[in-house]
Amino acid sequence: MKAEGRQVPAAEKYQRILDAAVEVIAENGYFNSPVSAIAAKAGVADGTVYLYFKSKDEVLRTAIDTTFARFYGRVEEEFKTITGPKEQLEFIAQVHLESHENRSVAILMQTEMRQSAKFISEFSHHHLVKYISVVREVVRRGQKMGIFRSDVSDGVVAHCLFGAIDELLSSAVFTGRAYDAKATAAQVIDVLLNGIRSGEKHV
Amino acid sequence: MKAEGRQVPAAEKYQRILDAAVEVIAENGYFNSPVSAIAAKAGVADGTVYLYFKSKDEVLRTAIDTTFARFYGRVEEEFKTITGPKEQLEFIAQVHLESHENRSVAILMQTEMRQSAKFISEFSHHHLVKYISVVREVVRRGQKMGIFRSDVSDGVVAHCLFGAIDELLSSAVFTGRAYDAKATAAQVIDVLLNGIRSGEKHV
Amino acid sequence: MKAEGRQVPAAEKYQRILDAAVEVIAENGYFNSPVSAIAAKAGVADGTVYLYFKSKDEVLRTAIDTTFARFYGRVEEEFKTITGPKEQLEFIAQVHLESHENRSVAILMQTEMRQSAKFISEFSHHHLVKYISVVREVVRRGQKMGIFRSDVSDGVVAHCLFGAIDELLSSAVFTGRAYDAKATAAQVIDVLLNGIRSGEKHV
Amino acid sequence: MKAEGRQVPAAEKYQRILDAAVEVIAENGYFNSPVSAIAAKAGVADGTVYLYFKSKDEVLRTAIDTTFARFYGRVEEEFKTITGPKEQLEFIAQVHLESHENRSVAILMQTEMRQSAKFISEFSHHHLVKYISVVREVVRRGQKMGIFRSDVSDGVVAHCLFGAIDELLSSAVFTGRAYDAKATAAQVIDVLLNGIRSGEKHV
DNA sequence: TATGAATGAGCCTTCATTCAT
DNA sequence: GATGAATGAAGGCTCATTCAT
Repeated sequence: MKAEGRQVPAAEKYQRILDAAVEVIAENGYFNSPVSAIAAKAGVADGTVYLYFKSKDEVLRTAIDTTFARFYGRVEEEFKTITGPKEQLEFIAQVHLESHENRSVAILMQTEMRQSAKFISEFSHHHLVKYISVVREVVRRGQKMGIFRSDVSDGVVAHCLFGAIDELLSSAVFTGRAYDAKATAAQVIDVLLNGIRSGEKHV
Repeated sequence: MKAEGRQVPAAEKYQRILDAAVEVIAENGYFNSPVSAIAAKAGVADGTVYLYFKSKDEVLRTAIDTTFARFYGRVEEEFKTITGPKEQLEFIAQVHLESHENRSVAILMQTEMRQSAKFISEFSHHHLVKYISVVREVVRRGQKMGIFRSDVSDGVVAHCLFGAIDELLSSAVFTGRAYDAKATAAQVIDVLLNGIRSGEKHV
Repeated sequence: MKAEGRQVPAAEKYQRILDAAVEVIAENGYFNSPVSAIAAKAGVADGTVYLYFKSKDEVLRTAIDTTFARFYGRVEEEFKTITGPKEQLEFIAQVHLESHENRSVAILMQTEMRQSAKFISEFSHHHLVKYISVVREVVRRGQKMGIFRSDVSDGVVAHCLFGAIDELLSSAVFTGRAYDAKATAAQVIDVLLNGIRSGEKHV
Repeated sequence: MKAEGRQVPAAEKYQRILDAAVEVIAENGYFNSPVSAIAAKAGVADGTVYLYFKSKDEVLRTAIDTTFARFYGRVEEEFKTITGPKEQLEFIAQVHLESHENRSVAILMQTEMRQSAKFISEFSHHHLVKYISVVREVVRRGQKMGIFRSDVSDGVVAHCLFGAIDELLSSAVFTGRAYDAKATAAQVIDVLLNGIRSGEKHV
């Protein structure tokens, strides 16, 4: 960004600050994370943070934006080769669940994104909306193809899927439990597709 | 200041502070809600808040505790008459979804409960764990009774249900959408029980 | 203002802060006067300043406003009994020159009122304009009465008078010289009225 | 960065920084003018400023010194040919009033020169003292020659003249009014020499 | 010389909490 | 119990100055 081809590229410092912010905020929450703590963890002076970010807010926003960008990047990329609705849902679930691998990032997404502080809630809701709309589209395609029931709202289904995965992720993150993202994704999709009612339907 | 008639009973002041806190915090977030604002909305002096609560934190904690207590109260009460696993799940979903009726409380639960990692893991998560465990029990009973499939983890199912409902609620709260709690609960349970896979094609 | 009839009336603290501010700012300039220094000199905590003033800016503005209000108060009062244009100019000059009696206030008026910092310059210019307009009116009356020459601009005369007095005051303040306000005022008015050209005119 | 042709001669850069400082400071005030803003307007790097000036303070001091030097240069030069006291006063007034032609410089002189008491007493006042002493000398010569009244203090007269002109200048600068320096100077000197008392009535 | 990234001291302001009344 | 004035610690942010290149 402000990077010149110096010995230590500025971009590296930018990333260091971002990483430090994620860690510190994940640990203490946004409002309990002084810029000084972030700077210290990043190994830079307090003022340096402001060479790379306009404000403390912007650091948080950037961290969240980046995470979502990465998420959507992976999804878009893979959707070129995975085209079946069921497989696509499975892939989304899997990538979503994989985000627990970086615990700090995962915590950040589970907590700070849901602040009610206006600036955050309005901005992060926007990301959620996009996520949901991606899932809805997949669901609708599945309905048109006759793979999914058409008598349930695609919106409800999308929220159910997102909520289910997110809750699993959240729970795992906060209890420290580990899991196999792919396998868990498969379970969730199994429940979503087939339901938990025993008997007739699964002969 | 606003000395109305005789002295207001203490208990009422306690509740007024709590209600004011919920509203103010829902609007601005915990860290952007000065005690003075809460006191003002409650119609008491700043110092009075400290006669009823040890700290600002405690006000928030109490609000959340109270909400959960009410929730579990309703559930326990009803479970005396509703005994079918499916019906119980439906009832939990419905009560959970009904909490959007008090918008401030709903916002509070969707946001401030998800504070920093520390706050969550040390306090809020405890409530979620209880919620999940209640659902798990119902699921297990259903599995033993042969109503629910036994080849899916009750934990996964519980998280799926909680997450799905919570996400629907959350989305409705932030978009301001209204819905029929009972009908929506039925839909969610339908999806959960029967899945979205189209019957004809996959018999 | 926010004063209650307490033991130490709040109004007293308000004044103490204002006085301390005037002294500290006169000594070091507005931008070299931390609020902490003002608070310390007033014998209150830093935060207390903000119970009485919205901002550091407001302290300065209030000090200047108050000084001018006092000035205009005295002038208006006296103009009820002093009605001759010459005598009125002499009185204005005298009151203006007397302001050196409180050295800190005088310094403040000579320095901070002329900041180019936007917020100050726009606000203080307003005071100057009023001063000038008062003098102009007196001059115009004198001209209509035939006491003053009508072939010189009242505006120029007013600025000359204000500037002359202000400069004398300023010089005295910064060199620490003392003077007799009434006598000096008389001299200035003498020069203004009669000029310094020797001879014919003063037979 | 903006490496234009060969290296720019150092002296030119020095002047560019000085000019930029005057403009920026005139616009925002000394304390609201970051060195970075001055450097930017001068088209040099922040650090470069410190190759030409020891500190930000020195830039301001130098700008003021330079302006006064230019002023005294013109006065001294012209005093070789203009020798009549009245004409000399008129010339000083005129040159002083002409300084409004460069608005930024004029603002700087009207505002930043009147910084804190310290700044004034230790630096700026020195310039004013010299100005006043030049005028006093002229007045004294006029008194000795019998052109000016001897019963008024030369100091008072000098301050009156300086103050009057300075106030006219100041007012014009801040209201954005333009005027003819020579004609205005003549008016001021007319008032100073002849006074405003109406001739007919007071012979 | 020139650069501009980096530093870190310092300041305005907020606000949870206390306590004299 | 109730009040609200007072406190003072803490934090976000700015910016003069330095220094490695």
